[in-house]
Amino acid sequence: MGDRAAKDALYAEFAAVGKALGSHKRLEMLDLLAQGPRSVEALASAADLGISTCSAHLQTLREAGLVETRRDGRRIYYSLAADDVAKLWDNLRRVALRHRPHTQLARAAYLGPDDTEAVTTEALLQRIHDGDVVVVDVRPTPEFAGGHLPGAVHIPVEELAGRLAELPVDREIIAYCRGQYCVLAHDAVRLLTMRGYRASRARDGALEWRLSGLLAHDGAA
Amino acid sequence: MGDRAAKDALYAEFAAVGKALGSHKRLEMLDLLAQGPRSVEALASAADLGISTCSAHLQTLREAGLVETRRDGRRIYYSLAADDVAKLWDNLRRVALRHRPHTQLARAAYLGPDDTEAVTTEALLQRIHDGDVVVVDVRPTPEFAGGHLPGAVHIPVEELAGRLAELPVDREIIAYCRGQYCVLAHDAVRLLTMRGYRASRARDGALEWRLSGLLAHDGAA
DNA sequence: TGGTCATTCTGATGTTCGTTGGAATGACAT
DNA sequence: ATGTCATTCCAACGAACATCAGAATGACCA
Repeated sequence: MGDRAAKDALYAEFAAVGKALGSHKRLEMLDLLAQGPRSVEALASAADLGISTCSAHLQTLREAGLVETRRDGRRIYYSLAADDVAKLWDNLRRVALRHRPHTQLARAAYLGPDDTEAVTTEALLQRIHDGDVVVVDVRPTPEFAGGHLPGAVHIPVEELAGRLAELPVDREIIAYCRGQYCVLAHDAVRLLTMRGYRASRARDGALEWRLSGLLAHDGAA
Repeated sequence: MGDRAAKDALYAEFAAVGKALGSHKRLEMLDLLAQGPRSVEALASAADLGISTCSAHLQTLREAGLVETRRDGRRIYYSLAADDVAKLWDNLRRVALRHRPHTQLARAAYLGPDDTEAVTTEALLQRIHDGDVVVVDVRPTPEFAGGHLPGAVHIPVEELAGRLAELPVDREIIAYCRGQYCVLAHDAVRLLTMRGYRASRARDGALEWRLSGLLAHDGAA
């Protein structure tokens, strides 16, 4: 014990996890999986990958211990191995954003100008408690079903334009989505503001809240 | 905004950090740097690397935003960019150990059989408060100077055999080192036990305690 | 039992990465 | 200025990786 070969072997084990985090496509898949289980095909189309490439990436993630599989009928569903993987992913993004100026630029380019002030989770909970806001979850239906903020109204972004009547004009609307790096809430707030609603965006989202146990389930997982 | 190219660019930014974590040598260097600044030469010999290879790895880490440089005389000292990098490293190890059986085996092979029960930080603090233990920091001198547990006695492992007289036979001795994956405290406890002392090992170490603000400094950083 | 379909495996190709010795840089000291 | 010394840059090699189309697998279902 204590010898070089054993030390290299141990660190190579840690590096196997690091390597799995070293591809933008794998990270994108990880981020999707943080919202709930997905089939290979669903992941491939969401991440803009060929089926076999996607499968290969999933093998890498599986060997790294980051994801698990479950068979349902003739489909195989991948999901995160545990919440600590989501935490690791969150951690990675935090470090990248904090220490890499390029990352901040890329974030702005993807999410659009940060015109509306984002509402912190602390402030959001306070205002829900005070009852002066309507909270809207703008993610796709299966993700909402997989866990959402108690009391949130569910309107997927694609349906938002057609369901504006469901929202009050006189109260402030706070939209949230997958997390800090998801476009959905940004898009929703832009749309709502344009139509004359008072809307703002939650800074955090499902990923962050799952890690702090703030999400409620709908029965079916 | 919201288009594929921008999304790819953002995730490529995150992946740049992941890639930096995808080499066992870089992780080893990161672990050393978590204990304090080091010159290129020091890192190269500690990690068993050629100078130019080591320098290349350091460039990778620097571009990923994980480390920073400081010039002192004709030497360049590298150090972690911030504590959140150490946290990320800690997180990575936790995930690897939890989800990869191979990693657990490699850990056992490197650290040796886990014969002595490790003392948790909570229990350690309690027993320090009760005053019934002697705490020994067995890391090299510069690392001790860079921060250590208040009240700890400092005896580097290499000097331990020759300085046994400084330790009491009638009280329990608890040794700690860099962290959960460091051999030093394991070695120290084996030596002490063999010589008839009552000794055990702290489960955590400097890395973990730095993250929770438990370390005291010596004046000179 | 044989067909179907989602997924994985197999090569093959272009790209990136790790490692190396030796040359270039650039701060310091005389 | 000139020499010294730590570090970085350079060029080149082999190894590992991402991607893709197509073949193989193997669980489901009629």
